[in-house]
Amino acid sequence: MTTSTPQLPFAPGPAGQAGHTGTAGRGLGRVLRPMVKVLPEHARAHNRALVLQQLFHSGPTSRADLARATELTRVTVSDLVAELIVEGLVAERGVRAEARVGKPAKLVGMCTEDFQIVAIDLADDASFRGAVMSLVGEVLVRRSVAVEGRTGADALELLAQLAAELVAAATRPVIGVGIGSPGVVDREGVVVEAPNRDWYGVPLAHDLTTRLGTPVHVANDANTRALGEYTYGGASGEGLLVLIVGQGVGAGIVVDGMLLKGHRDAAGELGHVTVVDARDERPGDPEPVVCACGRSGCLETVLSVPALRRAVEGLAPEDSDVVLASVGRKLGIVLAPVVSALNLAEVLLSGPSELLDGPLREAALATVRERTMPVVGDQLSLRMATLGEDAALSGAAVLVLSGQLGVT
Amino acid sequence: MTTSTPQLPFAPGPAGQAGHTGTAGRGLGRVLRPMVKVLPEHARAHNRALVLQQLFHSGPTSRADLARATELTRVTVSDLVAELIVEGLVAERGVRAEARVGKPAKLVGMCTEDFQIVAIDLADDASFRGAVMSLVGEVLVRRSVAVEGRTGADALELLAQLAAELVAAATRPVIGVGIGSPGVVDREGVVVEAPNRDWYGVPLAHDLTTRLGTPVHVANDANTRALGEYTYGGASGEGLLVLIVGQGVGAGIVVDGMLLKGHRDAAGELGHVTVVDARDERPGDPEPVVCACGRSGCLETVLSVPALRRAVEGLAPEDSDVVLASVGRKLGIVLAPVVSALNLAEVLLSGPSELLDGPLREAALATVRERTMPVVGDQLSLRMATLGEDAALSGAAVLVLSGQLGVT
DNA sequence: TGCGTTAGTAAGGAAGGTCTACTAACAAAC
DNA sequence: GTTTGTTAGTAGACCTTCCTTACTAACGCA
Repeated sequence: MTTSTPQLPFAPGPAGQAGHTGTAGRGLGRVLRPMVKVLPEHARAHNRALVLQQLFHSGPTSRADLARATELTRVTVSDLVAELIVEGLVAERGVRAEARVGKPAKLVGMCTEDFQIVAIDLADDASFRGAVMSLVGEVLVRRSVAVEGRTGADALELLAQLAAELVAAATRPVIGVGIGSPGVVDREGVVVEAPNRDWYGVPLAHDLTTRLGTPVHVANDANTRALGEYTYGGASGEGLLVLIVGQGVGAGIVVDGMLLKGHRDAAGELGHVTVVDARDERPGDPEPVVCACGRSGCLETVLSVPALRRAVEGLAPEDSDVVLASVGRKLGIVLAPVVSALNLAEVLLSGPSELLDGPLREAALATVRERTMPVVGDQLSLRMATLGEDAALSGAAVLVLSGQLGVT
Repeated sequence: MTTSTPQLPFAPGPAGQAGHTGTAGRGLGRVLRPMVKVLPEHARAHNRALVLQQLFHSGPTSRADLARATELTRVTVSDLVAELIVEGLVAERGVRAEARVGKPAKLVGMCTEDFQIVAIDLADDASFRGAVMSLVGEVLVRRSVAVEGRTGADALELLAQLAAELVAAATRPVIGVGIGSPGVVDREGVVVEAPNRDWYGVPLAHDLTTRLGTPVHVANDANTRALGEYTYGGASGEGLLVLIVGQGVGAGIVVDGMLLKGHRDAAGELGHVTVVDARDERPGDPEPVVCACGRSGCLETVLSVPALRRAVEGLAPEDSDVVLASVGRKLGIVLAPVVSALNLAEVLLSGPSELLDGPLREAALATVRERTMPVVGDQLSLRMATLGEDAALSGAAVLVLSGQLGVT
């Protein structure tokens, strides 16, 4: 590809899309993606993370294979690996078993046994659940504390204690602490608002980092769960929405390889979209339930776990199926525009499967398919999440892996 | 912030989120955002684009100010500027007028007059519209050709001729050609499918690049328009959806500073979401219109320009207002879940304002507000797009600026 | 006239990655 | 048993990129 007259530059290359803060354009138009300067040392950090990532996902590998996978030279890979070995993150793992031509390869592998992660899930109103986890996502130690109505600073103190206990309970150095919190959490780990805990503008990540002496990463709990499902749940496609059905309803969305945050960091708030229309009411219908948000007809008023349990309570299986299917249809109506707009490949339901994984799921899928164009709907998969209760913990661990090691 | 025992690394820094193709994880979990190696030269290209971007958006600036804005040193900026001057992209613009202490600053500015861009909009079924544009988005020469039913290779040939003519009509060297095409367009500029043109898997960007000898960038027309509105339309917020109402209905979405592509690159296909429910029908309602996609009740059957014109034809103003408001409500019902899920800040309507910018828009906004939680809906702005017919051309120009110069 | 301030450049150095060339260690063919 | 070809890993020279430090030029102000 040769260009004309004056030697015009090509596209900015791999580093062209980096950064997240900085220079705001004033004069002419606006900046699509704010940029930050990149130094050679940043490139180095990037390449180091690349090697580590390869090692993490593919297990022990020879330096030569790493070079082929990363497209760096063997020399550079050796250098990076040496650095990682000095840091204790990587170690030699003997020679490759298979007999091949040439000098036998010395495998190097990530020291997944030598470090641990602390993960905490604050989604439950009644208790804080935490765990010490291995780098590969296994839960090693569980611990939870009853909240007993604590809010504000008291709840913070309780959380800090739980985190400290878990860090102490770890049998290996802790890389970091990951926390999934309800409410709106910004990119810096500040809990902008979490009404249930009475937290407003709490710089959770920063405060706990200084208090624990260990890096702390915080994200919204639905996003955390989505991250867990995306990373460990065997999601196949590129566009993924994880719908969390619990006390309320929330969602985390991964599109184009990244977690959506949204303007004001409140992406995924699907619980308070209206689904029950006044005009839909038929004579004899139950009165529309008033939602916690003050309005009525919200998705949460029919799809949350309490609402579902109340709706099917004491009903015969057939009747309960009808009720669940009706809720599924409402869900489908809400999902259809989202699935279309984002061209999603998968929607996962996370919550009690005895309620969700039957007529409700089937009706929701059928409704989405009915209401979207075939090329969108037919390729959609709508199924149960695979990770259950520990999705949030896994996701919190991913937060740390990604934030501290650059491994995703 | 000191970390414990072994010297653990910090987050990967500015370059941590780069790249788009490469290594797929196999073993443990999956990669959130595939990474590519970064070399010093890529860092250089990035920093060069950073300087250029600053110059583009802020107009003529001194090297010292550029250094402050980019956080690079004066030395580095001088070096980069020298390179840009050699390439002819930047030139000295005399000294700064204001009298200040110290040595007077020599301003350097981008040579926005010395290069041009060719932009082409294929959205219209009947004709291909193109223009030679300045780097700041002004249309200098317009040219359009009637399609006259041509499809497939014939339509391609027509497009190539138009592009070549426009390149020839430019009075300055052409940086690149930007094209907004209907249908699904992937990241490489391949038109995956565009039924109206009978294009399937046409590598438009690549073919035209070789044919014209000038870099060609192609994107979906709705995305292109969204890009234009985002860059030149004075959009304020971070989450933006531009709804294009024309022969059909489509949308382009900018969230978290990037244009959404979606799994299969079909994000934004809102035209074929069902909005007219069978059970909504009242006695006397008109028969639901069968859509081009074969189903019925699609948004497109009520919101497209032909549908709207047909609906208000011959009606008294009051009656037509009622009809338009009714369509607006349907639009609001579709938008509410999308606005909530993505936490959008703005929705822009692009199309004939005599139809859209009245009861329709007002009803849509009111409906979205009714059906979303206050924190989402109250901050939403739903207004007319400002760029009109030329939005697609502007967006195509942005495609080129971004692709060739790294300027957005 | 002298002093402090600001703009821009020159020279040297540190860090990163590549290329080329080398050694080590093996399988398979002779 | 030796030779040949292949693969793994390392050493050294080189290029690029940016930084730091030190300098000159040009101004306002006292």
